[in-house]
Amino acid sequence: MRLTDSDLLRDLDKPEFAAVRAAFVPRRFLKGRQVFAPREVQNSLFIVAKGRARVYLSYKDKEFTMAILDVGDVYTTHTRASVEALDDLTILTAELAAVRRFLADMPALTSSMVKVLGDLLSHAFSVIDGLAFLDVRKRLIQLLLYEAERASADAEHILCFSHGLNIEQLATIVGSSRQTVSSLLNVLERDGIIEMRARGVICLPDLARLEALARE
Amino acid sequence: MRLTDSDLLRDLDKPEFAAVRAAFVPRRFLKGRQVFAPREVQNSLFIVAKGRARVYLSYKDKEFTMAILDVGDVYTTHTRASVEALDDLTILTAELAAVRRFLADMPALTSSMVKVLGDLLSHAFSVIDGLAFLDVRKRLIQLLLYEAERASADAEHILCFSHGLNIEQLATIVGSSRQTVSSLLNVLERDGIIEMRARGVICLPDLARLEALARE
DNA sequence: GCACGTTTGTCGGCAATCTGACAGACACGC
DNA sequence: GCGTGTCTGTCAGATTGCCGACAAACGTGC
Repeated sequence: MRLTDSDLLRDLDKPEFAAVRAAFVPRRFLKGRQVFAPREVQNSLFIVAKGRARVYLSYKDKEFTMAILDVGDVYTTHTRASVEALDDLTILTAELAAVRRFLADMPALTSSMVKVLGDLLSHAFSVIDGLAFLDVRKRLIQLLLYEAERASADAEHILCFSHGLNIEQLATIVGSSRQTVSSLLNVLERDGIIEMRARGVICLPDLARLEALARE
Repeated sequence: MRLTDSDLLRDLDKPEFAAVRAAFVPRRFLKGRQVFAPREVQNSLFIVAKGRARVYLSYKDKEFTMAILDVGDVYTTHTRASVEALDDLTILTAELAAVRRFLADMPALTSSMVKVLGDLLSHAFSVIDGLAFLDVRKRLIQLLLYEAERASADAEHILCFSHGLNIEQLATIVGSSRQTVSSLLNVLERDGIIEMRARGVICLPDLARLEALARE
């Protein structure tokens, strides 16, 4: 899930970013470990360098996944979200106060930061839009279409993507229950629109129909 | 609805902000007029100087209110949200590109900007949290408690606030239908927890009970 | 004061979804 | 290959909330 098209990870390798690069500390986490708790005291910025992370809100025994972060994605702590490592994870993290000190001298960094925050806000708007207006089925279809953009074609030219998540985790992204998402996926499969080729792998044999469903 | 505790409006009156202050153009709108359309081509920042504005998402014939902006609130266009004037409205608006040119020389402005964007993101998280986890009743109660913080006490020391909205508009904030919100408000009134004293005016004779309901 | 438009309260039917439960399928470690 | 734990599919009943409809109440302009 690429939340921002700004490439802070690559920017940090540029010579003019060398000073602020030193403020970013690599940290590693094993799959499944919590990376940040809600309301971390220290307001930090982090970039995914390797692996994937899940940003989620929790309430009682329920969770809602805000985002799955891929390599290059940037996020901030000091929100009410938790972050966990979906795979073995490496992040570069810096305290926001430290980064702020460089903003005055590095317009490119400032531009990047404002862009990143803007993109995060834009993503949050998308999430709200889906929750407010779309039913679960439509939200699921939207998620599938989003993933289709980064899917690769198999030997038979069918788009497939490996999300590596179980149904319950997909349900937390869509904002629904496991049973509902399971049921909806199976309807889509029986209709020939998707194919659940293996656990964590979905193929899209009929992308056009999926797109048509999204437009209804 | 104060989304940010940073006071950009007052900052702009300081001598060190004089240069960027010139980039902000006052614009006036009559009550009910559209201020910005979704995906405005020009990415702008605006501050409410007088009156109130509503930021909302729309889809088919439905609307979801992201925020009601009061004096001092800052927002950005180039999102998928529309903005309309709830009252006769004056805003100060500047193109983001113009503001960006001052960021390098004005660390205080950068700080303000990053803070504002951070606060907007935080507010968006709150909205998502409510939609994902809370039922309509709980969301309504949360809204009432939020408004209670800026309510004033009447002659009998009861907290009252004038939201100036009709039930349908309240429903767009809560993310529900007019009928459901109307019904819920009337239950709360019959239980003695709120009092709908006049159209657009709600009093809270039993704030403690309202708070207890929010915690259930 | 009256007419009219808007707002509000209420109802009943329907759809969407949740939830707990259970059995079958699958993956992994020994 | 077997045992075990996890995942998945499916079911039925309960819950939540939407939606269209209609009547009453209210506010505004003449």
